[in-house]
Amino acid sequence: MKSVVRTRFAPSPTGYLHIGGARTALFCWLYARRHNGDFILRIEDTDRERSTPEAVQAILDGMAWLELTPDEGPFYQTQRFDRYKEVVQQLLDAGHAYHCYCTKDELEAMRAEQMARKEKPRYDGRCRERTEPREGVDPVVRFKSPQTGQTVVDDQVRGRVTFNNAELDDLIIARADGTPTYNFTVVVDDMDMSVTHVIRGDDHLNNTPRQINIFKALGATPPSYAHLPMILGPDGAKLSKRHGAVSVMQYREDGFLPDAIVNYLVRLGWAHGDQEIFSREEMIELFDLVDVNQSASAINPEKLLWLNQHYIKTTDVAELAMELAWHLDRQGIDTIGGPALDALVECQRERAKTLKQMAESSRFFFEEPQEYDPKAARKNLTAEARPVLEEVQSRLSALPEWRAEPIHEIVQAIAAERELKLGKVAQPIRVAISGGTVSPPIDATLALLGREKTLQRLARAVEFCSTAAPDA
RNA sequence: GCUCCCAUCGUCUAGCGGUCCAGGACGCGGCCCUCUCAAGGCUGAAACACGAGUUCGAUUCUCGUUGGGAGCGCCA
Repeated sequence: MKSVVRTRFAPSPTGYLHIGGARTALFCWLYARRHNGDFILRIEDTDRERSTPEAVQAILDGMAWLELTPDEGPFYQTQRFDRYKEVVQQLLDAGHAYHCYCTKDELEAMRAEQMARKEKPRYDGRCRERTEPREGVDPVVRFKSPQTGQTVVDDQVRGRVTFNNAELDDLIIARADGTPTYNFTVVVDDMDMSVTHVIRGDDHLNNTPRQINIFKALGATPPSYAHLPMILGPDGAKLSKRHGAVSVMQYREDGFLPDAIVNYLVRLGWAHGDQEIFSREEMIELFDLVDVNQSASAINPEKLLWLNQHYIKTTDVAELAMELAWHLDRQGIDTIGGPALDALVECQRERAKTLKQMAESSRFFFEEPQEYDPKAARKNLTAEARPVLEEVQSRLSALPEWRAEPIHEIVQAIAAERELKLGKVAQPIRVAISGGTVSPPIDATLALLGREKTLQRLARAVEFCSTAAPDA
């Protein structure tokens, strides 16, 4: 009998999928893939106040974009309320749970007292032995947690962590309105869904002994646990909306490739020797929980940018062209009549850290620049540049074949004949064509732009040169 | 306050008692290449938090200190 690995990612839909959640999902997905197991997506939406359908969609979108496809799910906890009720009753019948009639005010007072005594605030179990209901109070159901002994978590990344049961109190498993709570639904679901490995953020480590005890009360075997260290913002502070906790989809807006994000994320808290670049296949083959770090790690935006650039340089052109089209469209650039996107990508891929940037710096291929960058014009579109541009114009218009190579030859010949450095010829052309001082190599740029537009823009620049004030 | 977790260059990390005056990557500096911007090549600066042990020998093991973090809800 082979044991099948089953992992799950269980976000609560109270906001978008952020980078920390994405990393957790990635590790769950990798572990399942690595062991030919199943990766389950479960939406923990028992808090009906804060859960929204928009957030559910955002999580689904984020995972789809990163290509972290679940094998099962999404399952929704709100659709399993009958099952939870059944298990609550089972626990009640077995004497593992009881009704508690304490009011919120009473509980608050109790906590305040404990804090004053410098004790850890916890429920003291005062309703454990109560047999009579209390008038006018809808009871909650509490789990009867063991009061002596220890609970051991054999964590796959933390090692053995021991908790004294005396530290654990009787947690609420069903609210006064009958709805179940987190620590309980997690256990029922992990049990029902035969989850074998719970891989999650280490903010859950302290919950684990409680969950293990519920498993035991249910007569079930707890899964194996792995608690991942947190991800911090670039400044080393906790991830928050202000820092880098932006939605995964925001990274798409910003011009990142999903492969770059995934590669970046896999190296946050995990390493395989000195290797930095991992294809999905490689990470699946190499990933293991024993190689996961125990300490939190900060996001490094520069390194992410570097990885993104790497993927821009190496990803299949057609794929990049599609993503570039998306960004061009976002920036309101009409690509009709412009150069082929494949060729454009080929030309721009070595000088863009993001696709958003690439789209921005490619605008001039589709639209004539509104005006020249003043500084660039002052330096390059001078009276001295005018005859040069005129010659470029006339020789280019006579060029039989509009390709980069002959264009390059002409530019070079003009520079040589006039005893000018190449830059003295290329740079004025660049400003004439792009409006600024930055573009791909001038021959490739002109080839891509096409003869008609090139000559048009050169003519306009020649005119500009004659009106230009003499260099002061 | 109590419980739990963590600690190697600025950042991500390698290291699983000697191979480490600590290796790689991002970023940063310098040089080369160069029609701009890049890309690329070479190169430089940069870390074992501190203190006790254990050991012939600790970055690696133990304890403590300090410093971070998480949890302590009828949130998840």
